[in-house]
Amino acid sequence: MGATKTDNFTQNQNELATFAKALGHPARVAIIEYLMNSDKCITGEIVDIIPLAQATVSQHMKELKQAGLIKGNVEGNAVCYCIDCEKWEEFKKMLNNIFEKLDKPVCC
Amino acid sequence: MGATKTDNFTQNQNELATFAKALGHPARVAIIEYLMNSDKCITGEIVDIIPLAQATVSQHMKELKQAGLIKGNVEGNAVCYCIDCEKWEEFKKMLNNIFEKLDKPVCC
DNA sequence: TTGCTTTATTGCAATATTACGATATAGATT
DNA sequence: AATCTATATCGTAATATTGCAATAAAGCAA
Repeated sequence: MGATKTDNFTQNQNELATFAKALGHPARVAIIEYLMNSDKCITGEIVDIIPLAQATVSQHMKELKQAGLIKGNVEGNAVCYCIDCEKWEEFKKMLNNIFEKLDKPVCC
Repeated sequence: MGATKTDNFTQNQNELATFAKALGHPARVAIIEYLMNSDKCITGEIVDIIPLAQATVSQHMKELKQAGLIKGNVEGNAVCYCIDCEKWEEFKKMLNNIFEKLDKPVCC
């Protein structure tokens, strides 16, 4: 097939998978790291930072935006991209629910 | 193309992306949740839990194993799968490095 | 208006992923 | 040995992802 059977899973599982999938590419990790480290919103600098063609970077931005991990405000000529902190808090919470279990003594 | 250009990114970025990608499917999220919640290693129960064909589940297990998130020990007839805690700690650390930045005041 | 800059979109090719039935393999059971 | 049980693998089909060049769109500057 090729299409994920999302119907069979909980909304939570699907949402966590969506976040994780969006982060599942080194270019997108790099973009997120860059956005997290900058204290201002960033536009075309990302194209200079990521060693991929502009069209490819734009596509990665789109995927991050669709997953909800970043926001993009049009600002005159350019677009101001930034972290969507609320979504990241949600992501963090979901992952912490999983990480919690690691503290249990039984870990084979 | 279709193949990710891993050469262009740091080892850290690639590793985080690999972990995230492995978690980027609801079935694999469900498998991890199940393994995290059980106090014993699990074998074929996963096939009963996940609403997908046995072959498909086996494939997902393989991907989780390849990413390093789970371990599988052959135990007689069956295979005992379990969380690879060390890898998960590594995953957790990498994500916390990113989550840390969320506390900064500037978040547009 | 004409061109420049920035970003998005389109079209395309290569490769990867998802899913399943059928089959293989390997240990357990009778 | 014959059979059952549990997993893995193979083959195949459908769809998704990655990447780029070329082009479009939208605002800015001259």
